[in-house]
Amino acid sequence: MNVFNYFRGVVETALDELVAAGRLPKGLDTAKVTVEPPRDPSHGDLSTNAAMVLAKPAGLKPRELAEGLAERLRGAGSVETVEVAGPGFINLRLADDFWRARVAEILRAGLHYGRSDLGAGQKVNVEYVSANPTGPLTVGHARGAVVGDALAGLLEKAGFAVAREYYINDAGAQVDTLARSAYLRYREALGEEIGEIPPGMYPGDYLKEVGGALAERDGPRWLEADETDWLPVVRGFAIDLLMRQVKRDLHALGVNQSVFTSERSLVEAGAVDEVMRTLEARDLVYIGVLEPPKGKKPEDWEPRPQTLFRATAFGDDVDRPLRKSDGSWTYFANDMAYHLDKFRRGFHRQIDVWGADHGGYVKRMQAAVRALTEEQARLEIVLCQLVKLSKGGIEVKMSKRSGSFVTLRELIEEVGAGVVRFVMLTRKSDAQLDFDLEKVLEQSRDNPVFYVQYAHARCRSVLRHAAEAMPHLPQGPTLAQVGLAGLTDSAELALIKQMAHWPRVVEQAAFACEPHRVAFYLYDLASGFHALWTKGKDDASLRFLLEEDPELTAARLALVEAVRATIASGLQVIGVQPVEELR
RNA sequence: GUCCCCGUAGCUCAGCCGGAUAGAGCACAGGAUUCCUAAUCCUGGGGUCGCAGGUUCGAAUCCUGCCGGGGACGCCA
Repeated sequence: MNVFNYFRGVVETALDELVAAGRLPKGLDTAKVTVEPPRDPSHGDLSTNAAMVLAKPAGLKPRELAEGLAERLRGAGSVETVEVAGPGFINLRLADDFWRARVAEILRAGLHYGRSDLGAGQKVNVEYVSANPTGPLTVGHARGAVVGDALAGLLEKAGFAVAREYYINDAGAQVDTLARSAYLRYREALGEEIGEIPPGMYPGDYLKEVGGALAERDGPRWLEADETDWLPVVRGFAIDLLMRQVKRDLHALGVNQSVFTSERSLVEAGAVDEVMRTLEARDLVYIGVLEPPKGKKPEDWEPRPQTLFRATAFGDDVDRPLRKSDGSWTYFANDMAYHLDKFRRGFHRQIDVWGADHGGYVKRMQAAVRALTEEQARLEIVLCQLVKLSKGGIEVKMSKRSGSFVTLRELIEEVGAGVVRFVMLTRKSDAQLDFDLEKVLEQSRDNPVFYVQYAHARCRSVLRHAAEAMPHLPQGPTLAQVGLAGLTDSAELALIKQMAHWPRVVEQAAFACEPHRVAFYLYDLASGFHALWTKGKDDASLRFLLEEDPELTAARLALVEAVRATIASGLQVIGVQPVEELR
């Protein structure tokens, strides 16, 4: 149950009653009415702005409306007290039994706790990583991979039907360069002395494996061949091999996209031609000359007629080229085809996760989707800022040219997939993130991964001790049946209320496409649990395990298991495995 | 020149489809350990929410302008 949504319904009902009684006019728009937890807990459990929002359209004073509404709410189930405060807030305090019932509910739901039907099964496509298949994934790709995957998990939790996709950029000049670079390594593998890798080629050692594998499969047959003959073969071979490694590395991070769409096969299947026909039919393509870009001018700029998409008709700043001067399609034209393809597959809502350096392409791609789908599809874009890698406070320099970049695989081997995933979500995605290889392994409150995992491990520890010391007590799911009336301490109730926020966090984070909120919520929940734990140090009557009071102990075990389940539910959303103990 | 993102405590950052006295961690000062893991917890000081206007019953949050930092700007992907 989402407590806040539930009581919003209660407020709506009370408003309807006031309308029926002639104390409010009919047809009021209640869209802006909210029921939220007040920032200050002393104001109560729930707070609504209904009276302030509706006062003006109803022609009443806020306090006056609030009093009338409060009167109705006093009769509602589980409501203990109702107070009107400040400019017209209505603060509700709920019965302790209502909150205790949440514990049983959480235990029944287990890992599913927090699931929402906000999405109502609507199809959403989340596309992320989509790195060029020209080398291994690096730390730079890790953030997009985690943010995209966690967002997908979050939307699933919120009731959307999510598809996770990867767009393979296997067309264009970069993969030709890859082919030529791999061909050098192929000759090298067959005993040729290739010397320095020429500028403009990919220098990385990882291509030796590609060259070696090709030599093994095909032998020397391409040595004397023309480039036009060997290039497509080498290119296809290299892309296949590198994509296998990309998938392997993503798998190690717990990222497993179900659809991989090849740019090249889309183009070869004529998808771009279809885009052109669609645009031409709507008069959205023309031949024109663009203004030179202001600021930094390319040295070889010259005005030139081009095939342009009328992007300005859909909110972009300038019209965008679709064809290169050699007649081939621009990347943008191909990408339009891909997004149209997603629409054809039934995705009216699409989310792309991009690096912040692609920020300049947001408007044009959104314009393209609007144009191609006649406004039936919506494209949202989540931008991810850079990750600054350091070790013990000293920056780790990364340069692709010198080959001294840290690969995703190395990162996972060094700190573990769970740590990588959690830490990548400790900042909102459009803010720069510092990733310190030493700090993320530290066992202190300063390290959120540890802090949250420690809370989970502590819950497990209590439950293990209970099973040993008081084996006759219920364990696991049967805890949902125990009497909870013994949970009366303010810290216990506060923790339950915190857990009751989880369904709300899921909905709000999903609505905002901000998976980092899950990590922040888990940190807060862990903090609440650690606080309760230590309270039992000061006051022995608050300890979880009391051998002389099995009934109360059972209630507290239920609470501990609920905390554990909520943490596990949150970690599952962001794809992190909860730990049983810390060593 | 145009567009996008950012500017909140000494430091790192939450909070932003408007809501009551703006939060957390670190750092700093003090305190809690026969105990279910002190790997934790509690208390305290610390703020012109970049600046100036506007909308509103109410603005860190929305709008406009400016200042400062970053990024992008025809045939790279």
